[in-house]
Amino acid sequence: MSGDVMEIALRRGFINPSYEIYGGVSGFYDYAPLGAALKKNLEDIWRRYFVVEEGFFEISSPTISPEDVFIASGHVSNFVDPLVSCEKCGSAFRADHLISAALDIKTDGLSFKELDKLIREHKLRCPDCGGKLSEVYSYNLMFKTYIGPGRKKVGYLRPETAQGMFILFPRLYSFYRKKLPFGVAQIGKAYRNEISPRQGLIRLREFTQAEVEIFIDPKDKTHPNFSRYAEEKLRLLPQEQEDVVELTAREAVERGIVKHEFLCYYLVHTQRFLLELGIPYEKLRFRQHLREEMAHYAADCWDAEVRTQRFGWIEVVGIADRTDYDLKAHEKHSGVELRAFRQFPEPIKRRRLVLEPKMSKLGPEFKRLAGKVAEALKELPESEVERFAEQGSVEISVAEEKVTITREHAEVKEVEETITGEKFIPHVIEPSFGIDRIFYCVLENAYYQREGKNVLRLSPRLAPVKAAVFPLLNREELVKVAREIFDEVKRAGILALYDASDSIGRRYARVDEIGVPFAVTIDFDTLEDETVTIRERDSAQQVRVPRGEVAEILCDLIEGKKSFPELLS
RNA sequence: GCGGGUGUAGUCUAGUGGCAGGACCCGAGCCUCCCAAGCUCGUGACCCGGGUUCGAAUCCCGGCACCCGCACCA
Repeated sequence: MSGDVMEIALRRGFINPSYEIYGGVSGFYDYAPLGAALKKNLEDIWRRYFVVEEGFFEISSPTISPEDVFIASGHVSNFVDPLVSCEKCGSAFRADHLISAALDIKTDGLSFKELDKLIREHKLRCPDCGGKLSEVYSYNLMFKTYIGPGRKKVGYLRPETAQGMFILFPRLYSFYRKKLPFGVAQIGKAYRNEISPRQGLIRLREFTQAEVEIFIDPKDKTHPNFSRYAEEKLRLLPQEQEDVVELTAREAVERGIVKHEFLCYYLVHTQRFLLELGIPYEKLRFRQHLREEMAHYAADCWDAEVRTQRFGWIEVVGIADRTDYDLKAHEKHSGVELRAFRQFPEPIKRRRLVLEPKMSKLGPEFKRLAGKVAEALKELPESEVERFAEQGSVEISVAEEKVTITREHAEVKEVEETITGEKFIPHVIEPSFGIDRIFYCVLENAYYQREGKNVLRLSPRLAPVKAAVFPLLNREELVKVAREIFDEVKRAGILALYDASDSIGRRYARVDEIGVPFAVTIDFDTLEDETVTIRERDSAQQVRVPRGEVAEILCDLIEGKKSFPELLS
């Protein structure tokens, strides 16, 4: 029963619907005490994989951006749905889809007014019931706000953390000492004003993303550490295919199923991360996006999907080759160069013809345009320069005006230049994680029942509470020692709970239900020989250890330096 | 956003117009020498707002939330 794990999550303080005392708002959840701790641990494990191990750094950018950012990224225009609803039956439709289906025309790029006009002109009716259709209205999934007083400066809550990293490219490029590839990571909140969020943590209006943007040279999509993962198996569901195929990373790339090593490296890396969280290999697959479902920026995209009992296959990670889409868009919109430099193995020497503008002529004749004319002349392709050399004139357009340039204005010169390299816009590989969804999958997979009792089989690293300290009985002499040990454990940095109420069995059951991996029990032997027992959650087995070493042993167990079976022998 | 269903303690639930009950959980105490034992006592709820009625958890209307289906999820 998968419902049970959500019941525990609610009852034991992992998550709860937000704003309950005011009736609740769908699409928002609080991480309650244990949930917040678990989420933090999950994020820390993510950091191990995608920041520390990869040699990347993490940044944190604002959640509110001026609209320029999302005009450039395409979210202002592409993140909008033109909707119409039927005034009779109430069904809502995408206006553009409805028109293109009914009239068999393309609706790409039409404005809302144009869509509206088409509906009126052709007297389109509701395809369901034939009722009258409302006006076309827009629905943008971004939350809009205003920056500062007044309504002049429009801002949006970011719908993804990615843009914050793209727009930092020049700074990051120099931070990484102008060498590609490099990656930058961010864990943070993102916001989408979903029309109707459902399914609890699976579709939230405010959610946590963990994203990495790796900037690479598009001419080299090999990965330096690919060989390390080449023989790892992946369950792949390629485009237009019904069934999962199991291939090694090497086979997937060699057969061209996954486009290149870089993408494939991150499929494997992502898989290793999800396995560490306790998600079983058989419940994992990578599904390639279909051409038509690919986001407006992506060249290739694979989703890591996890099979859940409650929701079926759900997407938890998207691993996309975003190409140069974003940097290109921001370069165009901002006017700031967002490029890297690629040095040639050997400098190229060559002679070539260039036009040298004569400013003394250009200035008086073209006045304000003169500067732009000169710039255009310098950038004229060599073939054009050659024609100019032959014909003595060329027509160029500057600031939407056509001007004719003759020998008076510019002189053809032959120069020898040494080209040491070239500039280019990097491509971006982006693994993007839905932390809330992964959180759900972790809980669902950790949950099982043992003799009718609930247990969360969370790894020590994930578990929100690492240890519990119990006196066997609620007796003064045991309580005193137990309290001392509890303090020692906490001072060692271990998040622990103390409990002396009810029977020892009940206390074990209580902590099993919230996934506490280890319980230290102080009994009457402790008073004799200064030893205590450590009980491991999953096996329910116990080992006796000197009380002075408890904190240290727990640390080793939690960090995985020692395993419990080792301790037993 | 549309249609259908549901909303009673922390959780699960009984209650179909007449004093809102139970189980588990939780708290205090007793008991208890290792896996949800027992006993005593205790805290705690009708989603919100309006209407009908002498009287509403119950009937009606509106809102909110959740579940299912449709649409949406670049």
